[in-house]
Amino acid sequence: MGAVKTKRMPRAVREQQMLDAAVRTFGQRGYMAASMDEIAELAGVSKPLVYLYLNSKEDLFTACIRREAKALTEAVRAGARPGLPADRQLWSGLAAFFTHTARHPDGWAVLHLQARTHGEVFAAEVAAMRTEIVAFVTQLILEAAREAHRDPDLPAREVSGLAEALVGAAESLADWANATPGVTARQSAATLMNFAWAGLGDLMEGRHWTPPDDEAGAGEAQAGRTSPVR
Amino acid sequence: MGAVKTKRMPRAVREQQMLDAAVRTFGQRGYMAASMDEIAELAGVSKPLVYLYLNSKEDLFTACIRREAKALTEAVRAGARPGLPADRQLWSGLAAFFTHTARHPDGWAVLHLQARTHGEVFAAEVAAMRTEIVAFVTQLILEAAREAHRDPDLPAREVSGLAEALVGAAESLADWANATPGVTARQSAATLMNFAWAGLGDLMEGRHWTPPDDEAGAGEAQAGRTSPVR
Amino acid sequence: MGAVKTKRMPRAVREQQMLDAAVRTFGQRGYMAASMDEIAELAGVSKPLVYLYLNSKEDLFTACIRREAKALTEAVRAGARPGLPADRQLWSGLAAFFTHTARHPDGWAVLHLQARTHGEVFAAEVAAMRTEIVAFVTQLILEAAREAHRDPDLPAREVSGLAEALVGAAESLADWANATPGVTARQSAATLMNFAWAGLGDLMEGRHWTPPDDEAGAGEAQAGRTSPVR
Amino acid sequence: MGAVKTKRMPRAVREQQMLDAAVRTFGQRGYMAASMDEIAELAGVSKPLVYLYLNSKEDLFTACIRREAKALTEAVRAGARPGLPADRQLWSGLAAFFTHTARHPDGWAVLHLQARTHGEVFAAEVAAMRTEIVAFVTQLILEAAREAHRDPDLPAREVSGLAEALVGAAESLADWANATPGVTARQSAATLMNFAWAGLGDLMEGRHWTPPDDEAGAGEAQAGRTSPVR
DNA sequence: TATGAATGAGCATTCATTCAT
DNA sequence: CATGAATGAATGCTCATTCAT
Repeated sequence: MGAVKTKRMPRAVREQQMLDAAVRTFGQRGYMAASMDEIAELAGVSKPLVYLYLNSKEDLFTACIRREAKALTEAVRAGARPGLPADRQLWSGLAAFFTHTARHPDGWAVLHLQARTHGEVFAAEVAAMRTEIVAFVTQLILEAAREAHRDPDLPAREVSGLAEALVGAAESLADWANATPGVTARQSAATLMNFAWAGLGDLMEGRHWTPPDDEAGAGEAQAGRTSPVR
Repeated sequence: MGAVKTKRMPRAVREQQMLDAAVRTFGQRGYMAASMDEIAELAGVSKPLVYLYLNSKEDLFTACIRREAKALTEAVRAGARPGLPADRQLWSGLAAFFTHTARHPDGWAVLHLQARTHGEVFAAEVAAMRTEIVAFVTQLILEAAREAHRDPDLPAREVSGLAEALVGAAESLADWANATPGVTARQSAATLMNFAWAGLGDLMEGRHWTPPDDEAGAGEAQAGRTSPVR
Repeated sequence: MGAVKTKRMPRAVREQQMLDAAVRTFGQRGYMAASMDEIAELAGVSKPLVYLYLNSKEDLFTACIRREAKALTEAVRAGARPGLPADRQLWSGLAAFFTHTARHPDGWAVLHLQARTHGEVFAAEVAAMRTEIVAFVTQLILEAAREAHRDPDLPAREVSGLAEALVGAAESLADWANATPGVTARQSAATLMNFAWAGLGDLMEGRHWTPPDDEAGAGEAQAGRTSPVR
Repeated sequence: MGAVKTKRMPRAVREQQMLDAAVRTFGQRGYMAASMDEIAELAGVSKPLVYLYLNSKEDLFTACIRREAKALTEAVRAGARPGLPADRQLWSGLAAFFTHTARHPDGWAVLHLQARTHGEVFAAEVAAMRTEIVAFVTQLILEAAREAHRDPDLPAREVSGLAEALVGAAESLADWANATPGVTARQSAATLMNFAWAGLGDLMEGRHWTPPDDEAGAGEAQAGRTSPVR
């Protein structure tokens, strides 16, 4: 039993308890496998009350996504203290991100795993949050370049791609960190900063890498497939 | 209707048809939302036959995961031709990866989205594949460093972290590419190689980035949460 | 919102508001589909108050039936002014009936459709009213016959049957008039009086119709029925 | 338990059993109060089978309406043997009608009570049947007039009205007969024929009845109503 | 007098799974 | 080899009804 079964509390409080229970259940069981019964019981209330306050499973899930998305973005923004140099902001923002995802694994699962696998509506909700974060990171990168007296007008497209890759890597790392015991948020952040700053290039001689233009490349080994792939 | 309803075919063939139908259905609907009815119909067989050959929904899903995992790893290994220099191998391996995920979006969805969201058993199955790929990439990175005459005995832990980050970024990019029309596998591979080789470091002056040892860090703004996070 | 939400009104008034809302809701949605929530909202009060005043959904429905039955019988009795000759009384009674059912379609629906379809208890309530009206009509018929100097001691059973048929026809016509826009109460009453006075007999030569005593008659074509009918 | 629980029967048979059970349950409990559970049990099958064959409660109800409507119209048409004089046809048609409604009270309840009280869709289904019957009766009346050498081109509108009234009266009488034990179908038919042929006019002197043009008429005694009637 | 908070019980519907043929 | 027939067990959702204030 999750919350102590206290009777008669104001609606706002009960609603948060329900969202807590829902995030946890959705995060662990998945959207479909989570039953409203289980959520209600975990919240310490009866099912009709859940419906009275949150309307439907879909609405409940959406409410979870919104709450968790807001919490995550706020955590990241709060982590990246505006006063610092941009690279430090990036670092602390990432640290805050990993800290948050580690502290709220279910919330993170809801956002990163569940919301993306159960319908466009939910996916869109998360996509909005992601876009916001990518924009934020892009800005930080540009600022950092400026502070480093590097050419500020380098292709914006390029920078966006890097930001996209960085965020993607961060998300993957968050999953991996949550699945691997003993990895701290600072470690994750450091790994990612290292990768982003120096990358593999540092291990090699050349600074740049350019794709060869050869290629026929993608011969496919069709393991046992009998019908056209799609 | 997926496959043409032909009677009396050898078991192996029928089984592949079922797996085709299953991968497609699981990939598009999700594990739970996919019904055995739909899969059977898409495969052009009766439901009992699906059970006769594949036992249960769980087993069917596992079979899907295994087949798709095998196909993906083989595609990557086949892409990275052993004769080439390691960095070229990495490049072509990545290209093969993106090609494969683009050609088999449902298979990729099964592996990357569905299998990880519906129980430890399935997740473990995919984790095994991932571990294998990470190991492969790690090896390639080490080799590349050696070929570049760089210190080969740099901390193995570090290299693993980089490989992990690289693979994570690749996965994210594959999702993103599948969701964004007009992005080719080569483009994805190039973006990632660029990121990995030059990264942001190129935009800044300093080659390395080292975490500050300060702290204060991770203060959490607990937005409305009422119960302990877990 | 039906009634304006005014606070603190005497019980009797509140009760009537509730009954108004209930009749309307029951009439439109049907007994079962009508929810106490909807009724309470339409009445502009909270649900517990409805229960405080009317006890239960059943009691509320019964109260509706009683009020509407009383209103209808009173309307009919008031319509048939006692001073007039009996046929004129019959006519004006019918006119009053059709006027009332047209002005209170929900009340009529409650009485004629809903009350009869949801349990013996409610049906009995309406049956009582019907009996009263049939008796009233029987009396009028007898009186009319007397006034016409016709044999007053014709079989009472017979007259009852005619009254029954007359009332039944009136009920059907009320339904039909409510469902057909543009039909006035006077028209309905005229149609019925014509039917009752002249009927089809007028179209034929013979005044009387007597059933043949032959017959094996009712052979049943049991279309697809498999079990005994009851 | 309704049908003997025999396993494994062909679909068509099972479907009829289900319809039998459904008509009975709908007729007795009403559309909304009837539960699919009860119907399934009465049919001697499990609920999923009912859904497999009949799709939904709505579809099941519609199927009931259609089957019973067809059975009723066929019974009436079969009762009115085409060879006889029209008045005899009318008589025997009515007798068949009352016989059928008496033998299938639940089917009649479904058609006359339930279908008309639960949504336009169902009501429309029944309205179609009614229209057909009214047309049939209209035709019989015209034919009877012709056979009686009476003016055949009397206002068609008038005749339609009479047919409408006749059918309405028949419906009411069927209800009444079903609710009153000991009333035979022949009695009901005779009562109605008498009413239709001779009517009240026979009890009075005048053959015709014409409405007075007076008025004052529709004064309403508003018993306790507080809000505008609609 | 009046209500916000809360629930037990039930209902339509679906699904993975299994026989009997 | 292959399937039509059938079901146990949930699941999302609603509703009449009641406390505690």
